[in-house]
Amino acid sequence: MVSRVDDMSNSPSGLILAEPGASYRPGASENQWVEVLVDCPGVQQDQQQEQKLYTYRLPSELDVQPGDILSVPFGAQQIGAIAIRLLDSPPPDLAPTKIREVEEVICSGFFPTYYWKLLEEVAQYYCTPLISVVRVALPPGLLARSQRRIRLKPEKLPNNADTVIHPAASQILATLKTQVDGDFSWKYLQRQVRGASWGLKDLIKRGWVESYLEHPKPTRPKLRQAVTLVGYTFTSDLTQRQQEILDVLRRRGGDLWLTELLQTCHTTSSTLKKLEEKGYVVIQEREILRTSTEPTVAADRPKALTVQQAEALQVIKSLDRCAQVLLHGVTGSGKTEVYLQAIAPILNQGKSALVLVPEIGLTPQLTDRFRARFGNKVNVYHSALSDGERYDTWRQMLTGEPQIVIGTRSAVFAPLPKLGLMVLDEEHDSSFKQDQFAPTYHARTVAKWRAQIENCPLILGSATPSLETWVNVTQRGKVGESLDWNPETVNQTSPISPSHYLSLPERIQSRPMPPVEIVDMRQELKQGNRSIFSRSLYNALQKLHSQGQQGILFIPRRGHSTFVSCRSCGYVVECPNCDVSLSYHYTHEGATQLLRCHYCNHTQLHPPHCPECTSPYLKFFGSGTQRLAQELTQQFPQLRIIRFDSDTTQTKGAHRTLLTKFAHGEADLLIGTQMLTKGLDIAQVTLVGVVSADGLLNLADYRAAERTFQTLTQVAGRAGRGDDPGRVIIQTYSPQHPVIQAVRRHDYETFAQTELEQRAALQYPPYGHLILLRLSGLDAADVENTALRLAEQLSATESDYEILGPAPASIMRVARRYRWQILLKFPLDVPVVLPNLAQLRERCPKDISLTIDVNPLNMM
DNA sequence: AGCACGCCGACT
DNA sequence: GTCGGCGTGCTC
Repeated sequence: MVSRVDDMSNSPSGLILAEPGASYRPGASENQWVEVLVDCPGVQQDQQQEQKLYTYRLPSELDVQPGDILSVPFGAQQIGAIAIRLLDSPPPDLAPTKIREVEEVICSGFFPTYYWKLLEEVAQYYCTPLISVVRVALPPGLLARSQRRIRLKPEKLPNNADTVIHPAASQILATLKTQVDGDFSWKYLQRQVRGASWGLKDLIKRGWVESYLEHPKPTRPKLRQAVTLVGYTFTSDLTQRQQEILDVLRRRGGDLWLTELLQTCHTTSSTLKKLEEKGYVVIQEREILRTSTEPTVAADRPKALTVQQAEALQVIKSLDRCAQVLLHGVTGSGKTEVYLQAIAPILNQGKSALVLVPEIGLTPQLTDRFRARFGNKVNVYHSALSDGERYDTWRQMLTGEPQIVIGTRSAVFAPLPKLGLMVLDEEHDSSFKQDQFAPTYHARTVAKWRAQIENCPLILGSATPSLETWVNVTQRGKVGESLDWNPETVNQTSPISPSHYLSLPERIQSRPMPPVEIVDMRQELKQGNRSIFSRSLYNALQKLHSQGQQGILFIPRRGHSTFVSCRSCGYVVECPNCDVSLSYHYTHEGATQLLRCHYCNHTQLHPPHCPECTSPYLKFFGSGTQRLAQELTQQFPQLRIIRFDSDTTQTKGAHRTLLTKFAHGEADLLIGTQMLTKGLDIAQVTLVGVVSADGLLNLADYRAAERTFQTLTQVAGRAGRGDDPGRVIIQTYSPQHPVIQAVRRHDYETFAQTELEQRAALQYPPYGHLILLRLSGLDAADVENTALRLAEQLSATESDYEILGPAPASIMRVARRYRWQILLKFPLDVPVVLPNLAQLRERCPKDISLTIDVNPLNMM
């Protein structure tokens, strides 16, 4: 621990980071003002779509550079802000009295110029305010704001308080009393109590409660006092006690935490202060890192490579500037080993590497392999970390120490100063795209820009590459170079980065790809088999246990797969807030039966009778993981089953626990949803069963075929990774479907070719760009009318795009909001420019939200 | 986001 | 007539 800290002991903050040549001392009379970008949602763009900047005065004791994160007064509150540029005179059109002072510098000295370029590019391309991009790039809690809080004043409270006041007020009092300190955020109270503002006013007037603004407390470094031995020649001015302490300190390496030293020597801090005064030790605050404690893994050495791995590695190692590499390796071909060996020399050059993985792909298996190879040079960055852990990991990156950061989508913004290599593993995975909130960025697209800006190679790895990447790397001549590259901002000095296609067509140790058996469920039914298991799968499951092997059962879960319906009248229990049926959640025998909405999390009791016809025959249907698990226990009581889905993996570390159990052979069968398709490498798995492939195929989305191929191929790839050969059984009602056939033959190229022809014919990506405008609001007619009006306006402007819609979203109502969408389709050769964005927003009423998704993956 | 200012409906 | 709702707009 101490050595880790030593790395950062150069300055009190532990960080020395600045652009070369950047001055840290502003001139005495200049730069007394600073223009900042404030973190405030209401402050959008002005007419030119530029971000509005606010001017603040700099107190003389503050040292501020562009890019610093500040805290500034804004209206009645304190909010986070980013310094954009320094001014040596205040803006003439601004009354000097209006200018207020910067309160504090939260974090200084990072954000090199190239980093800003990246953020600006993202903001521009995804039609979103720069500050929203800054927000995803920073660890949470850095841009803090003040908060209105309400505190009970118990000493002022009469005994009969409840009897004399309004119900809202007494409800507030009751809530406040539930906590010992009687202190709540105002926002929380407003959500809890109806008519809260009314009640609060009364309570304040009576003096029973007070309302105050809590100062923002941004995440900060955790500091600890350390004692370091400095004088080695002991002279006679030391008492015996002091001498003893110095001896202990020296024996322990000359550097100890203050608390530790106090404990070991049973001394006091004043004694140590004396030693400091005499010049024998130095006591200073040092940053300690709140990094999560992962189990240590046994170190390993680089593995011998197959010929193909070695060839791929050779090419990657030869790259020293911006380049795009598609590492197309079948499942089990050893892509990870190539990453590991490609990264090793990067670290030796004193540079860092960034490894991006899908959200749920961040299973412990991959990080463990990196840790085994690179030890504590590996840092993990994702949203499951606590704010403190994320902040410290982020700060750790700024030191410039050569390291590997493994992270999910947002880690593409990891502030590694000397980036030597980026890897995007499972690059086809849709969790690299953010689609709920702005910026609706795709980490792969951002990674490409970053590779260009920082002039470093980018490896895209997958067994089932996205068609975008496939076309980009293998057919560049045909479709032009503009694909996915932002033509506005592409680096002029290296306009086209070279791309390489590297293929690993075979599994390591020449293990065969598992044979894929397609079972026609129509035939099963014809022959009288009504079970969810075909005879083939049934037999395979039977054998599984008798041969002591392990298997995986996969259900492509689609939202309403376990709906509750009345067998007498057909009534289906639906969510009161959304246009979907509620799902039945089985927890354990005898538990309260609950129904839950997958979209808004509305939860209610399972009604005993049908609300329509009072029939008691209200049963649940469908084949979710729960249903499958029950079915299995009935038919195969001897099989030990682990459910691996969003229900069972919610708690921290559940992924690891369940997978470890399975890997140790404590279960025979792992059953689950999409989660099973990613980065799961368990050698003993010999059987993979897909209960039904049809839910995937029949989605009304132009990407349905691509997603089906990827999912099925990935899950099939879990079989036969060890010494025992594997087999895959896919049950479907459409066995002749070209996608199913391509999966059976492990034939990516035919699939890609067929699918690309269709995309080209319709100018869908990768042969075109899409922009999806999503509208939502509480009033059905308002949303519809706004959508119609906006579409009309869009078609009236002269432009290159085609307008599809407006149409209601496939699930029109979610969380009480009605949703409509307009899709704009751009041909490849025109720049993707959304005209009059500001006008669009203007025409959109305030109570209707408009989000713009550039190149959406999820159309629902 | 919060807060102030300002316009309409239920009261002394 | 006023008190006080919350609808619109501003915050350097």
